[in-house]
Amino acid sequence: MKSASARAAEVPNFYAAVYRLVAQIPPGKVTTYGQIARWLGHPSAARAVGYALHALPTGSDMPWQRVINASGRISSRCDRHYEAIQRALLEADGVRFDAYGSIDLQRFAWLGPSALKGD
DNA sequence: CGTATGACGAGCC
DNA sequence: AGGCTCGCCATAC
Repeated sequence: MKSASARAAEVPNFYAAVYRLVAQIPPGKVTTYGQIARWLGHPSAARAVGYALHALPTGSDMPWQRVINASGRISSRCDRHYEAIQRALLEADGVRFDAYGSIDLQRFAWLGPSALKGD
């Protein structure tokens, strides 16, 4: 079985960085594509981050579900099917959605990797 | 090596 | 408030 980090080593450098970061997101917390891009040193590479997750295979051990857009909404694929799955996974993690189907980023946003917190 | 794409983001109408 | 357009960057072809 390949771990998330092992899989990350099989993809391009940037993707690997994205996956490595995503893999560190704890349950019950979420982050945005743009935020990940910032942590990676590319504040405007949000699209690339989304593209990286887009390349993830179905059934991977990567907690891709914890990555949402800056609006606190699920972007996922355009498929409503995957959107429902992602939402279910997040709710299972303890993340709550409001009546509009949005997540309160002020409350559930991940503080970021410990390596960047001065650990 | 140039063009097209994409699970984004911020700005504008 | 909600929808549309442009810009951003890194891959894929």
